[in-house]
Amino acid sequence: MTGSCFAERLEHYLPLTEKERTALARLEDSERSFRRGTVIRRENDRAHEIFVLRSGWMYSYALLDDGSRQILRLHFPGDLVGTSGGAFIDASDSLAALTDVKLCPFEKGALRVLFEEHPRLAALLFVITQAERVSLTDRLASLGRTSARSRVAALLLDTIDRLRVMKRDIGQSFHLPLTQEEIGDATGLTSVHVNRMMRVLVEDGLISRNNSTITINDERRLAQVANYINRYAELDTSWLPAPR
Amino acid sequence: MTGSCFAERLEHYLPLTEKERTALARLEDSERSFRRGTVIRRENDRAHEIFVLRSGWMYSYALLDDGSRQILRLHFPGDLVGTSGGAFIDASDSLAALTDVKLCPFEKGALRVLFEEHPRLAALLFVITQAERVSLTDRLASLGRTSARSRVAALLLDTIDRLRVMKRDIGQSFHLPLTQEEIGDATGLTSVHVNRMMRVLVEDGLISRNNSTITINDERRLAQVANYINRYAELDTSWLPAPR
DNA sequence: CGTCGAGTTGACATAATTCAAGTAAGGTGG
DNA sequence: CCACCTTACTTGAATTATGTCAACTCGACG
Repeated sequence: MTGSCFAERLEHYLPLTEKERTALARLEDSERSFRRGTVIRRENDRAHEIFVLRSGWMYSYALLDDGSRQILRLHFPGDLVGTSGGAFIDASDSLAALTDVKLCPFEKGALRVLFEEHPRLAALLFVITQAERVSLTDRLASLGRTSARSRVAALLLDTIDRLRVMKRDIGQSFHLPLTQEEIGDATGLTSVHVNRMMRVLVEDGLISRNNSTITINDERRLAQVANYINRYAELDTSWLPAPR
Repeated sequence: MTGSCFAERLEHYLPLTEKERTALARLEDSERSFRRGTVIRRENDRAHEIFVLRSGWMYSYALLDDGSRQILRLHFPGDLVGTSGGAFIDASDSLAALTDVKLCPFEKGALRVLFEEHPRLAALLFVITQAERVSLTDRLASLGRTSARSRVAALLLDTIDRLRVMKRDIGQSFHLPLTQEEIGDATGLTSVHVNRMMRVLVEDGLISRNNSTITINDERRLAQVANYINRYAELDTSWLPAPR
């Protein structure tokens, strides 16, 4: 067992070789812990590091001139976080911890080794990045063209499906450590309206709530309401190079 | 001269070796032309091909159950189009030609060669994909948290800056071959409201219009209105492997 | 010359926001 | 362990940005 969280994530898509596992494990040589609420990196900070999220939830966000905030993406264990550092010198977004988290930072230069010595891993990384890109386009359609109720529903479904990648057996319930304000910042709504939409979803029998635990009662119908498609279930890895 | 459009695009970020140029040229071995308005690929079609856009403008879009459309991204000459095919067996979005276009389709398997034999190109591809991802998050913030006027302004700025990557010298004017309905589908607005917002931008002296030619009169102030940041000017390629 | 698609404008409808007030829950210090 | 304070959640009423519907203009094209 390598103990690499990112390798574990990748193995859900593709069995890895021992060498590949070792290479990935190196990305997680150092681990740091942060408390709930900590801002790990701010927009325009130097972005020399990328992170593997080992445990806990994070989110990346942008602050606008008028003070409003857009949550760009939630991050779950096994995710690579702060990847925009791969493209820019300075961070394009901010990173914060939603719960207590454990993070493994690595210099972006470490990616060089992956591309040079492990073309298959590099290609898999590319595949995953594309899947993330598609997930963002799904949210774009959600914010641009669907109702408040749909957007909230889509957030819930997206969350549970992403959790399922690492934990297949979570069933229909999960703990959602987001305030309604944060849900609003993710969906482009106000906290007040999120509150009302959650209520509506409950009244429609689509979900139940218990403190911050969400249960999805009718996943098919909720997906219909949300115009939601699960993109995480399967990736096309057929074109990848052979392991080296 | 290789004649590779994609290579030309990449050279704006990094000088390439002769071998790299040759490898990229292979992606453009075959060229096909499509008329304005043609749907090149539909969501859920088999996505075995990726395209290099050689000339003309395209867009990718999603259709929702209620018949509304979200334009996910505009594509310009030098762009790789349909890249989600790299991650999924079936297309996650549809592709259409906004003007007459010339496209070079290649099998996604062709990427394998890039990852195996040209790690630097593969890494550069990764960098560009990350930049696209960030561009999408910018739009997410735009749709989620800014006014209709801002969103339209952001579309115009994003367009001109992306055109500038390939043609530095276009100045402040460009031809925008989008109907107001299409602008609306890109910004999450109705064509009627786009019309009004364009008018407001003109009245504010920020832009001028002449048929479908847009002139940006006060780019700095427009960027402020739009909450817009140009992400295309520079990428961090410092960490890339050496050319092989 | 007539038709069609795009742009324009006005009147009205509505989804979501804002403001405000109050409740519930959890954390902390005395 | 209680009293207090803070933070999140809830709900109602008023406001506003954007959407809807409809009519009209204009230019392109056949």
